[in-house]
Amino acid sequence: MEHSSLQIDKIDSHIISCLVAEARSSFREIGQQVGLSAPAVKRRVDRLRSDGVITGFTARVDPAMLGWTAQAFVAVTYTGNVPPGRIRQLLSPIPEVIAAYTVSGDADVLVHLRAADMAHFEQALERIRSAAGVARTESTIVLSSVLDRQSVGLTVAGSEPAG
Amino acid sequence: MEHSSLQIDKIDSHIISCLVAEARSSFREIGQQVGLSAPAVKRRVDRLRSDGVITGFTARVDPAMLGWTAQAFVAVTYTGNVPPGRIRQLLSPIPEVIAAYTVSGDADVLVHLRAADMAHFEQALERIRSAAGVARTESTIVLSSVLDRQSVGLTVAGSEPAG
DNA sequence: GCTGAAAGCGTTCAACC
DNA sequence: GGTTGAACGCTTTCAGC
Repeated sequence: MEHSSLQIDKIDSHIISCLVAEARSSFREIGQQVGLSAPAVKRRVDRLRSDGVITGFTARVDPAMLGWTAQAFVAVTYTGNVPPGRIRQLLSPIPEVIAAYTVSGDADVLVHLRAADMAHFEQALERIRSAAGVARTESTIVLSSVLDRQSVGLTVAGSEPAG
Repeated sequence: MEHSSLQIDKIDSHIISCLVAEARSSFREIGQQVGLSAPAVKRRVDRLRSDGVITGFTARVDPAMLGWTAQAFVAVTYTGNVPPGRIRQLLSPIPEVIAAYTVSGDADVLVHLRAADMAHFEQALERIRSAAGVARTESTIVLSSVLDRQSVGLTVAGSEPAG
């Protein structure tokens, strides 16, 4: 895991902020904000993409607007050792799984689920529980989302985040 | 919470998928995929934005590449009743807080944190704990991210998600 | 609500500093 | 690394259906 050995300067960081805030901005528009010409911005963005710093551009969608009103975190405990690759294989086909993390503590994996409603959630939970090797699950139902900025706010560590 | 009383047809859904997958696509390009002209796509995207279905466009960034290698979920329990608005007020100024949810169960709030390293995480945790009314916190350290597709995969509930 | 055309921009690349 | 300039394609608006 030897990441971040790349050199990302202040201008790169500023460009990333612009794109995180508004991914469809033109290069010219970003250039005006960071003090560069459009081709210079494009060249930097191309480099940031090929280096894997920027992994893509996506539309933010309100899940509730699409009918996905339920949300939960499920701590899954497996019997014996289950490698991360196997966990991905088990959870990846389940569309209700938004994210999953291996974690410290009693459980092995923390799964972030989204569903249309509680009935749909129960169905997705059963699908997780039915996999071979699942010892137990503990669900924490989300009542409301208080804050959600995902990667927004991240800058190059050491420059500002400690604020 | 009376959402989703809007009419989102199959073409809207397809356009959303296109934009979630690749937010910088041209309207013309999307039009080719969904069988519409560029102006028709633009009109639909404008409508989806003003209806709040699409909340924005953002760049996906690899936090590890920016030096943010640590990640944790912190369950916070408050003494007495703390309304969601107050929780937002307390957590919003902390840049390490990626997301926060009010939850069922023992704790009141589940906080998703990102930090450069463990020392930085400890510092952010202390900032959360130092707020008035915090009775206790329980941290679950993320060892690795097994899956992360955020909103990717969401469609209109009832059409495909149960798959 | 869609299409088609036209004017104005944005993107992209080569050439150069 | 950066800029400029030109070709090409995209965006956006509006008339027409």
